[in-house]
Amino acid sequence: MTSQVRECSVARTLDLIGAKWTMLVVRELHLGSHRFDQIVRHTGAPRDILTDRLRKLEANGLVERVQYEDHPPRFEYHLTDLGRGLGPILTMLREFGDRHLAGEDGPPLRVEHSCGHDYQPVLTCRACGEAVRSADLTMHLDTAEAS
Amino acid sequence: MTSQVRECSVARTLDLIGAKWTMLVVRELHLGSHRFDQIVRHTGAPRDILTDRLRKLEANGLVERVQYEDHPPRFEYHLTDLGRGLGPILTMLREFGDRHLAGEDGPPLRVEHSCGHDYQPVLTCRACGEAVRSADLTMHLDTAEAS
DNA sequence: CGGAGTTGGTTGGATTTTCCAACTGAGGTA
DNA sequence: TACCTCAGTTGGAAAATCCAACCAACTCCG
Repeated sequence: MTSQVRECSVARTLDLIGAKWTMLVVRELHLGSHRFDQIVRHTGAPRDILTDRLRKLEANGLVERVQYEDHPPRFEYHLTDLGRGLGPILTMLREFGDRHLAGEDGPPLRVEHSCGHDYQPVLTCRACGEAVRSADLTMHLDTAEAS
Repeated sequence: MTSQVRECSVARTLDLIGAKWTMLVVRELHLGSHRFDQIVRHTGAPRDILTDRLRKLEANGLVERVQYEDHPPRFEYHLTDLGRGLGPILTMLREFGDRHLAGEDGPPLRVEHSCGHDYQPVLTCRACGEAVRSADLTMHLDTAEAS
């Protein structure tokens, strides 16, 4: 009996971004903070941990380390195309927080869509185009439900 | 100068679900595993850690502990309405994994929409209804960009 | 009746990770 | 010369995690 543990896409994604601080780093890169000290200040992450997270993000192809100065050599961090693909995850994290955990003075992070309005994300089904309510979804599992 | 750390909705959400194992537990509850031992088997989480995560999810109102047997007293865990609100986050974690980190034999986790097709999520803008590309988004920050 | 199995944990101790403050090095600025 | 910036690195304490074993209360089987 092979271990029963589900090796699904959720788990694989969390292997990349599930560690503490990682998603806050991704948020900062998304927001335009590309320098080590900026990220430290905006996230509060310990410097050594940040080094570790950036190295791992780079090793996994989500982030690029880019030299922006020669003397002394200095580097910035930028999301790759793959890393930008994390945007929707960030979006839904933000959406949940905005809806349920609003701070006193509203969300400090506003996002505007090119249509001119505040961006409030809605999940729709690619096939039918309808907005998706979780009640409309059915899960199909390979592994046996029981045991 | 107050700490510069961004206390945004992303950070607040991660405070609830950012710890290791937590999202896998939420995945299991979503998939219909409600019992302690099932969750252990399907996630691989250490039992003591799982106890901790379930207690915290309960304390934060995302999960309910429900007695399903009197003698001996036995309990199951169910998502609350608030906890079901994490569905879209799970969805986007899965989507990223499906797209970029596919396992050998395809995603073991299929989701079907009530329209009859496999559910492939698309983010749209509530205001204009269009599918959102990340290039169409503009971030507005309260905290100063510099420093 | 005795023994094994199920369920939902708890416990102790080793290991790993995190945290924090201080330090470094290469250069710029006053 | 003295101080500042930036991107880290280092050492050591503190916290979290992991693991295997244990436990309690019950059921089932023979």
